[in-house]
Amino acid sequence: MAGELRAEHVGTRVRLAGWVHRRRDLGGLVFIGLRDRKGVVQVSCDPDVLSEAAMEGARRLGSEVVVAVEGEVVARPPEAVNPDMETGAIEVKAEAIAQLAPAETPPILVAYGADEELSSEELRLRYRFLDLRRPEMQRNLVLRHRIFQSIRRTLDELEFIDVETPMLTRPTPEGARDYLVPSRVSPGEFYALPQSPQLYKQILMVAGFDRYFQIARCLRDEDLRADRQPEFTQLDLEMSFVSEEDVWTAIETVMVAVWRDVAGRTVEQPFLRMPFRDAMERYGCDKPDLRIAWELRDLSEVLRESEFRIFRGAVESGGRVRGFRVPGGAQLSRKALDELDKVAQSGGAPGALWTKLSGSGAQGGFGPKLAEPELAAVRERLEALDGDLIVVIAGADDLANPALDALRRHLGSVMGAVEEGDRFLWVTEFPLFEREPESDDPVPSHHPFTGLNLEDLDKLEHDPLSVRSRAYDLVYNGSELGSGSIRINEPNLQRRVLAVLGIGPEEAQRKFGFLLEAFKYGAPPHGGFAIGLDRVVMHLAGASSLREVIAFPKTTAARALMEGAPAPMADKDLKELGIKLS
RNA sequence: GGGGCUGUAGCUCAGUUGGUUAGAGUGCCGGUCUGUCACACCGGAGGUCGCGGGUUCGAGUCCCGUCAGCCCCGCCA
Repeated sequence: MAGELRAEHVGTRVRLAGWVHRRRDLGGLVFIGLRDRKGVVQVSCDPDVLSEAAMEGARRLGSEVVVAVEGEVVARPPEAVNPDMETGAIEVKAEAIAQLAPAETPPILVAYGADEELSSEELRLRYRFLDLRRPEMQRNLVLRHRIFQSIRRTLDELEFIDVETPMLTRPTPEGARDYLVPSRVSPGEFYALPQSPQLYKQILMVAGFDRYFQIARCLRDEDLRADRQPEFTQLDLEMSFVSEEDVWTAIETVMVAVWRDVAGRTVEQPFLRMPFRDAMERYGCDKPDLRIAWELRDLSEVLRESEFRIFRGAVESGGRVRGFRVPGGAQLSRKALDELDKVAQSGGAPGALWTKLSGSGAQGGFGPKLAEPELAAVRERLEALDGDLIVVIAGADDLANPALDALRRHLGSVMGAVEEGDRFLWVTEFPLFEREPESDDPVPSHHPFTGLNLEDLDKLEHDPLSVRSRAYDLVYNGSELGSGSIRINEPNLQRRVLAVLGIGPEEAQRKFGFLLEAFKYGAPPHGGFAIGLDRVVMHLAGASSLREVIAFPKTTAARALMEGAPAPMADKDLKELGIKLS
């Protein structure tokens, strides 16, 4: 193909087909960049070779016209070699050029020059067929393909079976909002598009497929973000007769293979593991970015008697004072330090407290307000040195944690303290329940079928929030890639968990009766995992939005600009579905 | 549901304190050009200043509303 031609092909005759990338008309000679999936090659049109009419035709070839070229691969004259181009040593001497399809002047560029800005994302999505011709987008989608191939290859070797599950499913009351599909033959009733194959894969375990996987499309009707699309692709898997270690090993094997196959990077196995409780204590976050080495320390003990009201007050009212040291951070400008308040506020705290350390004590911020021994104790506790910045948040953990996490990430990036590398981490033992803010009732932190640590079994009814689950997340460089758990396979325990959630037998029957029924007939112990593959591709592509690695993504308002979805329906069509708009 | 940024030529952008004829680069059209590679040079066409309303003698510019795109909070078992 055009983009694959190299010096070794000199002398061969080729017939190429592709798109006109750019045309350079020198009056006599005409050069055409011919682009196909593999890249761009220069086609030279020389009046000594081509007829007058053929030259005239070549002059008129506009951008993105589809052409076929026949000719010989020749070495370029030494002074005309282009070292910036993969095919720059050679060119194709055209002997015949045929236009296969015309092209209007494209509304957005495909062939961007070095200093030209990309068109707006709105236009790129509107004219996605042109945007996807760009080599960067082609590269991203090829990368995606290779990742998927690597996953399938690895899981096949591990004897996982790929099973498809329905797209038209039963609406689920819990979790994200469902996308609904009206049933024509059952007016007034609806299918839901799957949020994930969760219940089906558990039933496949009961059905004896002890190693299942699927690269499954999942749909959730929630608001979008740069890293959240309404339809996304998960690697979903489930295994029977296993414990956490088996699931982790399987996922690690897949990830190590992907990183090796598509990026040529070596990732150490096993991945680091850290209980949820430790992650929150050391990083203030359940998905810490381990590329930043700094860890949080509790300073409450040394500051509980402090004259400085904010510290003493926080400890007296049951909160804590925690912080971390930023090596070399004393050099930060006043402006950079003022910004810390905003960062902390974005994390939910009233503001950030800081001080700079030097040989003569602490400058600025809270430092001068501390008694000498207190400052010394803080320094010692943080193992801080002269020239460091100390950043502290005082208050209740649920406000301080997000703020400390935001500050750690922000300062890590400002100070250039984010190390290179691939830091995978299993965060384990998530709480089984969290408190719903409005009602104070426990709600599942993962889903209601998540298994629990049997050491905490006796606390299930009287102290549910302290029960540790067997759920785990996979974190990569501070970003959550996926989550999973060992499930409950015992009907009695499942009933107890549902009861804590306020779901009685009747309601349970109505909502997930088919799963509970399946469990009556011999459910093996099982567990699994699901990984957001779009995010995996995004990380490996070095992209900052999922839209760069999905062929046809939706906008922030969940609209498809190219095809125009969603779209209104005619009354006649709605009537057939038994739907009346208000 | 809330907060922020953006919207001016096909595309990327500039546009001062509200002032008379809204600019640049690129693309497009025409011309010159035999080694270019974002070809170069000369000339030309191209505008519902997102849309609606208001203030004003006068609005791209100020105010209100609205639409669209992007980022974030809520939400995402």
